[in-house]
Amino acid sequence: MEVLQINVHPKIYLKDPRSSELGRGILLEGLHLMHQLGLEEFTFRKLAMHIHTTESSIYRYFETKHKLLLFYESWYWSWVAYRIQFEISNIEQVDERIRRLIGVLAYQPEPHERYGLFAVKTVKDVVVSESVKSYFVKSVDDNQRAGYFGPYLRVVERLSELIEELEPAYPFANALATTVVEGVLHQQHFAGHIPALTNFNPASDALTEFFNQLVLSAKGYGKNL
Amino acid sequence: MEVLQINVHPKIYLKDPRSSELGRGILLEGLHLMHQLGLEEFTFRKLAMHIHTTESSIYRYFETKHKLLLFYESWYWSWVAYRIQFEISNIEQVDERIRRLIGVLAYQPEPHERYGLFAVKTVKDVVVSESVKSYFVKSVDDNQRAGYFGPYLRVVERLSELIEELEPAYPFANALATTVVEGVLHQQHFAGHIPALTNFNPASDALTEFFNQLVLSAKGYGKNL
DNA sequence: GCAAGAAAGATAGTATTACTATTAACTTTG
DNA sequence: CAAAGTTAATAGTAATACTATCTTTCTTGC
Repeated sequence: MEVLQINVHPKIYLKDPRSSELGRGILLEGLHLMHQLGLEEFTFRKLAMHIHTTESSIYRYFETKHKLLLFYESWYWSWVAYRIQFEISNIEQVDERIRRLIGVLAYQPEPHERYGLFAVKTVKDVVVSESVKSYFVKSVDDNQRAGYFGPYLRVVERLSELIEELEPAYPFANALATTVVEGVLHQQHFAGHIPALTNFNPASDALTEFFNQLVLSAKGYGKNL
Repeated sequence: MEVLQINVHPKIYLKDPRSSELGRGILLEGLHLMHQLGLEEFTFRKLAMHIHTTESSIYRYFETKHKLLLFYESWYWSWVAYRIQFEISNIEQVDERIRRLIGVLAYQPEPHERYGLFAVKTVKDVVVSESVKSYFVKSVDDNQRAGYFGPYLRVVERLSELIEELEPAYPFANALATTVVEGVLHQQHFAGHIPALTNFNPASDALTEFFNQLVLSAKGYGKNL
């Protein structure tokens, strides 16, 4: 039995927010506020008011709101990794492993399904709509070097390995893996905001199907050329 | 002979910046500054200093820096649409049309290749790294409704149509089209910043190849199930 | 060549953000 | 119960994202 191991790089916070009441309040209410306001409207001042504390108290836990977002991202990708592990163990067929991995990415949690502190759905929603702001920013290169994207990279790598197992001759495993991981999130975002860009509604099984077929197309690479 | 028609929704600006010296200065120097600073560090104040004018003069052209970004995006996608048109005309095979369309998306302009006011490469760089900030923002829905994404949507639609022509039975043409259009930009971004996520270097032909194969996998849909 | 109107410049001001610093109060725990 | 650690309260700063107003300069049409 695997256990969910949340893998947050310790430099993401100044002081572990899971270690105190206040810290947990920040995480929890921060999530909701970021969810409803979006990263740009979200401020520590507003959060402080919501949980009846002060801005400076929050700053003792996180240097910036972007770091708080990185916390949620790490949490989400750790959760994904855990779920993948769970779904995949004891399955030996690669095809099926891949399908299940994608199923986890596309999975829409029930609104009240919680894991540890958070409602998984809320964390996912925040990640879906805000996470691009972590790696399309001038500081990507620093964050990258600092290893803040660890859990995300591990998921991509996992998929990449499976693709290589599926078809060792396929030369674009990394690219395909990111395309799929990113793609799933984007399609879900579009489903909610720019429906003309997608063929899915947020919770559809067809989404898994679509990306699954895309990955399977790598199979037998080279033979049909 | 097609002519490049830049298609910028008039509500993106308060006053057409192409219509005056100052306006053109804003566009040109704004592009460079946004390119080097990134959207978050970029401010109208800094831009004003660079072109020896005042903040308030710039505000006479654009309400916010996000609108200025939307201008560049519209310009870029208009340019793409134009290049697609050019590359595709007189080609009748769908496969080849698709390959060429993707080729345009993946194309890395020479640093000094300019079109009208701008160096295409700079505009593309800005679009690649900043454009997510236009549609992963709480105001997407408004922008969407306002039609600011017109030129982008038209490119996606173009690809979507070709996919449908390639394989009428394929049910995910829209999703595949966005996955490819987004994917090309993302892979180029990763190539520059998080190389572990991709298999390409920024100007590689393999990038076109990769996405081309992905699209072609839609061919014969259903038959091999 | 000049008057009317448009465009640009100069200056000022506001509310808010993203912080930092300092000190005082309150809670643990040893 | 004292010391150490946590949090709260208050204050302050430089910068951002605007808005407003007024003056100067530039155009152009008669």
